[in-house]
Amino acid sequence: MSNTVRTRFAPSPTGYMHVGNLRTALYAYLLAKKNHGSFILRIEDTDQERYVEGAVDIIYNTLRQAGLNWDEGPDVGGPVGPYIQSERMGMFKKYAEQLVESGHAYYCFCDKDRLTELREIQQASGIPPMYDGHCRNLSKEEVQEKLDAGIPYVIRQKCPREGTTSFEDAVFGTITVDNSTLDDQILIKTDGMPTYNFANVVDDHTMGITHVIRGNEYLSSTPKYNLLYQAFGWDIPVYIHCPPVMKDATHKLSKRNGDASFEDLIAKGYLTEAVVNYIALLGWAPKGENEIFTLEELAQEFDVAGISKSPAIFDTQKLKAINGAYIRKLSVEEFLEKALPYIRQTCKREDIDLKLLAQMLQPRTELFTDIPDQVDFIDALPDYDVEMYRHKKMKTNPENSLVSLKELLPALDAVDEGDWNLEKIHEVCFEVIGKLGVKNGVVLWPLRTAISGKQFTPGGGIDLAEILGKKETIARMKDGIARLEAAAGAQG
RNA sequence: GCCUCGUUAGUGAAGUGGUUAACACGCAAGAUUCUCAAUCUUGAAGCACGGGUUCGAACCCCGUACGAGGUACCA
Repeated sequence: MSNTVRTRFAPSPTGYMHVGNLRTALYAYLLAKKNHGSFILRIEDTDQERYVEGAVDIIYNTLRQAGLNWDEGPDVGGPVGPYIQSERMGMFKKYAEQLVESGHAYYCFCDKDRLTELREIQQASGIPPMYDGHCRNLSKEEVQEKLDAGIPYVIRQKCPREGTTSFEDAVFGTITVDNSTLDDQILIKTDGMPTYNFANVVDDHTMGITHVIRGNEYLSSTPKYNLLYQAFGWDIPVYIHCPPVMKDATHKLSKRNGDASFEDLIAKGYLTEAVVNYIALLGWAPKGENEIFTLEELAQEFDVAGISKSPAIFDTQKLKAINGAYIRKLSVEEFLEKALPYIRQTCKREDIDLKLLAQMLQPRTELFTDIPDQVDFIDALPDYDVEMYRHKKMKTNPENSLVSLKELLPALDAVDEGDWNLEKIHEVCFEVIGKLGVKNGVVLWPLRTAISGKQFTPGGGIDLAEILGKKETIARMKDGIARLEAAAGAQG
């Protein structure tokens, strides 16, 4: 008996991991790490009908990618294995029979038809539907008789009928229920397999789990869990029930009709660190005012006292903002490495200064998937309207833009191909600005417009000219002049 | 229906009987800049409702409304 904290994440392999699941795993991981304890992964696959091929790998991959490495689990082993519930099947029935012996459980031979009928009658008369205890007090002889006759049976928990049961939850406080509302739930199914609820209790105990972190959909069955722990004489773990993560005010997040799975978010251009950071904040608040944390920092900061009682709505805007913050923290090299595939989606040109491009892109990127649209003008000048030259704040219009471009063109054309760099272009542009005696924007806005053909660009005219190179810059300026002249001709 | 839980700005939230009710995202305005971003400054916006208890309530109690979860031989 050690006092080390042991937490577990116990998913069912029934599909993808959505962020709500991942958050539960994250909290379990953080709590263990904060206390220098162990984080255990257990696969709960007692329901063969819902088993989805490949789901276990998704669980492994997601947790690993998020950095939630488990200390014990199916693949890494550990002292209290096996860590796959279906491989532990032998033990559960024994425990259930032990409960029958001690009077905390009983054999039930009711078939499904009777139970369905019972439920219908109860519902029709407005009584809460629950098992009526038909087999609750069968004598030993009666039970043996039916057993010998080979009648299928289940084992049910015998809950007290009177009094109340209370338990403590670290998030929700003390919760008390009337025992009369507790159903005699099934522990062992007809097929001899344990139900989730029973397997969970036995597994958590035999694996030495000290803190049970799970969604609050289990809040109302917790009293029955505790009755089980008490019947066995086992220590009750600390319960930490987490509120759900919502898609909107009334709907839980679900990957069915959305995109809430971790892998989708990564595919959409989010950084894993940002996603992990964000979901930590969904339903939990750190003590101080900072909210950007690495996984290690989270493990330090984490405190169950900060877990909220009410559901949290998944907010893509905030996730994006956090993602942007993480992107800005990257070095230019790291940023470029991650951004390059996205740049290459629309910008195939090989002869550009990628580092310079990365520098311009980095503060303007919240999501990597924003990038292709931002750099698509590099390969080919988009078609655009001359009205784009009109900008109130820049004090430009098609007319004075034409003047500026005509003045700038020969000046830039005179620059040696080998001298084509930021400093030089800057120098030439400002000479022209000085010569014309106009505001900077009057020359630079037309330049930017002519060579990008876009309303918004990641960088100003000088930056873009450098990126594009002399040849392309000159060609696009000529194109711009032609467009402006054509428009002027058409008008006058 | 019954049981349990929840409700602080649009969103995430701090707050545990006396505060100008933090902070972050978003929004608006301004500064800055050759656009857009980034950055900095400022602003608008909130205790679900009704009763108590108290000198005093976002905080305690009761009720109402709304919402969620549970009520399976699913997990």
